[in-house]
Amino acid sequence: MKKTPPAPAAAPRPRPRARAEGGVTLQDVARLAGVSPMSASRALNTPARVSQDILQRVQEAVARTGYVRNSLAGALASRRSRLVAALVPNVAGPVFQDLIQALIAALGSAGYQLILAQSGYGVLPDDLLNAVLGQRPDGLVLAGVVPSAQGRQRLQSAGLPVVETWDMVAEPVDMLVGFSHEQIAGAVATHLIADGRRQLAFVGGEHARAQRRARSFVSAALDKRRTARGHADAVAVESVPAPADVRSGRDALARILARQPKTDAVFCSSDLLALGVVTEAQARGIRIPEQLAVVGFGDLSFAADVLPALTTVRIDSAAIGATAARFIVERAEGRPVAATTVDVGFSIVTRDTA
Amino acid sequence: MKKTPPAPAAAPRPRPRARAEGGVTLQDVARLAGVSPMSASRALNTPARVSQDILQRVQEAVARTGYVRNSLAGALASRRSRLVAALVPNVAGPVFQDLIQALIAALGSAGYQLILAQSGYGVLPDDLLNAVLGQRPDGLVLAGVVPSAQGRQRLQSAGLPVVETWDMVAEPVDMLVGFSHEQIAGAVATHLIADGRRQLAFVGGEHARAQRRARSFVSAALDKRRTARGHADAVAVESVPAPADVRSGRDALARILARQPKTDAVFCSSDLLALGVVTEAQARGIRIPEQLAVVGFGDLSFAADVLPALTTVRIDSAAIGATAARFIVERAEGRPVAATTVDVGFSIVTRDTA
DNA sequence: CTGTTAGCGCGTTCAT
DNA sequence: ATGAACGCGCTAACAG
Repeated sequence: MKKTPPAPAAAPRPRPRARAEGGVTLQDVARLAGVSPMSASRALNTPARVSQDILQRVQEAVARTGYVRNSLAGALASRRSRLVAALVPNVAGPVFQDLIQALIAALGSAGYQLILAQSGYGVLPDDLLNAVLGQRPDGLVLAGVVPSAQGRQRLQSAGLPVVETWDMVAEPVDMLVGFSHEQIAGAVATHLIADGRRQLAFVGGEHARAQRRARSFVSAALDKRRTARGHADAVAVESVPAPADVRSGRDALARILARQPKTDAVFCSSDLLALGVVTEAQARGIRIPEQLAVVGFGDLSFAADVLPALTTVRIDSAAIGATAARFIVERAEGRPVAATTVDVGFSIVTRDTA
Repeated sequence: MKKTPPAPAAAPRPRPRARAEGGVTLQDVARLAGVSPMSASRALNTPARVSQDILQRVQEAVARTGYVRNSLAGALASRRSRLVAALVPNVAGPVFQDLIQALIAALGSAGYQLILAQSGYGVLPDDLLNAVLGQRPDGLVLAGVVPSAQGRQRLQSAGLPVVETWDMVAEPVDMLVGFSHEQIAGAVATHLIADGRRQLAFVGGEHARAQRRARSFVSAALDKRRTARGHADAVAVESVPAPADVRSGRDALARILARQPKTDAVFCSSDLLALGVVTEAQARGIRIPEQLAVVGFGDLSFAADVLPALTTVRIDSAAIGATAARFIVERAEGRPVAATTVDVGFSIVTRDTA
């Protein structure tokens, strides 16, 4: 049986949703200014494209009403959220701070905001990624690279600008701003060997990236053809649990000396670890750098100012952050990005410990 | 003249907007599952309220299509963004890291995400606040309190849950999870005076909050009725520019000794500064703690493991973050929050430097 | 330069 | 337990 179409007057239309309490909308502003909502929108977003008159009236109405833009609605309509998500293994560590800081600064001045999520060191959890992508960010910055082929696949099919950082890989998901851990390991090994060190050690985290660094360091140090000055006789590797801190560094040196008593140089994957190694050496009366050379990583703010001053590998994380932000913004605004892979390099800052 | 209504067939209707390329919507999922969009929505958000059959079909369709929720649209419709914004004076400093970490963790497990913005130490910039509020966060967490009455006003009229942290004030904007810098200053002063110190010094940042701490410390230390053990003879105050780091601490001690050569105790507003003071003292052959006592702030991860181990004020920032997150979430879900102000207290961790 | 129309993708509200 | 209709607040696309 066909349903009788209800008479218009009798139509049981659902009661309109209650308006938000204090919510001033762009319509309210437009009404007060005596213009169309669209003109109000333009006055706020592309002021160059409206007349002085309208611009002024809208601005006045905004001031009077205390209007605050609803970016959610704008994002839905324009398909651009002006949000960028950063996925960082560990927010608390000092390592990625400058990166985050640079990201926030560069994005902020371009009108974008940062969603910060913590990914852990292992495989990127699927539900975290979903939660992040659900916000429809205009771009994704990863502190690190995506290890699994599956994760790469997912990110690529997400169809948004992605910048991996903090590493160099042959096949990035999309864009890449980083440096080569292998090169660094090689350079540090060469530096130490040239200094006459033969019993080397490496201290780093337990996660995959740190393990890769360890391997690079070992093979560079033992490589008989690497340098004219010779090569290492032995390289001990110690892993420490995250977060890498001073305590871990102290413990690691203790273990290294137990296993390889004549160790004369240690390369640490973080300045905090290096400070720990130095401290433990001091506690044991080991002279630095005479008996033991120590090289850190990161050139954290304290590295230059502790005693002895830390020799370390310096990375320009601020440049990484700024470049990553620029890449994301360029792509989000539809402009092409010239270089899709950037190696920001590194430098060894020679101070007192090596 | 009245406009002729165009014949329906001739109506020049604008071409519908192009659909997003890869955008799978909930409708697509529903269609594939053979249910209404509404049922698909329920299957994802309140699975308890749909039949097993529908639930399964929807889940299958989601898996097949690779559907990713559009939280923007959801937020617009439901008026709940599941976003929480954190405003931090300085992202790069180590001070607020544990707080941010705890926030991300607690919010994440409740299904919320974090927008991180950097506010600087001064007055909260109006356009930053607008940008943040434009995302319609379900709550705001401030690292610090709002100094200006005007800022308080704005936040209150924004009508969202606000948690201030890291301080205690008489009239918070809304909720407050912090500790009393005055109490800490008093406790440290008492501690040092009881230890026989009489020529005190304070090292802190240049911003208003640090200045308040300095004043509290000075008045507590000089207060003749404060402790049975006596009171300080003099208190020097040194300000350092942000960010407070080891270098600043070293320089500050140098200036203090120039002005007040017999200084026998220094209270630093950050462990990094304290490490700098200790380092500079060592460089000058000043024995710690015999000639100079040093107290830091924060109990950062290295404090216990450097030599000498830092005596410091410990704050449970993880608890602050977790509590703040809980408050926001409770309020966002419409549940009342029992206590609106929480003092998490502090403790003085006595190690080797005082 | 300005206004009109339509719809972004979802959840609320009501009805069944 | 399920579905239909509507609109959250804004901007793209077009017409003038």
